[in-house]
Amino acid sequence: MNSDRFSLPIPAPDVLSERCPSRDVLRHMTSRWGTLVLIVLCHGTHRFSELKRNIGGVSERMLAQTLQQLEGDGLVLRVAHDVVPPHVEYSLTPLGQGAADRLRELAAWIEDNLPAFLPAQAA
Amino acid sequence: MNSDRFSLPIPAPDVLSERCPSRDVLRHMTSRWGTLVLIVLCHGTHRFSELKRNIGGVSERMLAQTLQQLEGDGLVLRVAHDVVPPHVEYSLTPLGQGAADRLRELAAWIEDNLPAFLPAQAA
DNA sequence: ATTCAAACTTACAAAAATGTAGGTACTTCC
DNA sequence: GGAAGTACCTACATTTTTGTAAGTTTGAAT
Repeated sequence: MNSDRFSLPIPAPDVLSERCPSRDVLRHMTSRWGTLVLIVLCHGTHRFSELKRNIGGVSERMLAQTLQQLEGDGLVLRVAHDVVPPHVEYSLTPLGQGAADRLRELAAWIEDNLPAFLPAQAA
Repeated sequence: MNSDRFSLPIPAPDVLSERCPSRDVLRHMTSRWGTLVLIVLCHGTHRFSELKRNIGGVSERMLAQTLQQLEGDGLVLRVAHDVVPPHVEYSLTPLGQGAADRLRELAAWIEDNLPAFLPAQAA
């Protein structure tokens, strides 16, 4: 019902409005490395070093930072086994799975249509 | 057949590999304002000032720059009527339509699932 | 004559993202 | 003993992105 004596009306989520929290979620999911991490994790659980190998060009610093952000958003689950050398596994939460599915579709579409982009890339 | 005497093998498009051009396309489409511009243009042709009004928080500078980038990628079509004051219309190319559809789905998914993110946002 | 509007552009400044290099802890292998 | 592997963190420098404010052009409205 969203309106007792004390509550203000909550506007519907809308990425087009500046202050909507959905904007932040969108930015995290579409961040340079965030998108790629989520796509890789679609294929199942991975360790830090595996992610680094799979995602061409990512630095350790950026990978660690991105993973923390995604974990903070509840998209990625981090499980550390307390052994030496360290062994940490990253996977998608159910929420992350939903996010990653959409991103995978986007990436797949780009890959499928890449020829259509190439003429433009030339310029 | 992709291999006469002079051609090098062209690897399949893959956003995970550093040098694949699909990476650049992905970055443009998922740029801060690029995503939002494409989403708005889903609803049809718009003028510069309309886009600015519809996309909360965008500056003229960023909007102009983003539109040029999307036009350069062949996603957006710019039509200028030579009158004064200027009248310019932006719309999606067929390619842009495909791109925008995927982004709209992503945005819609985020908006629909925003409640699931809010606990995480608190921290 | 002044103001206004459109769709930009430009210069400059500030903020954010990213990269590089190095360090840590501990264990196992050579 | 020394090297390698794991999953990071930290300081620092550089690059990229973004914002702000101002200027441009031309005709029409006041």
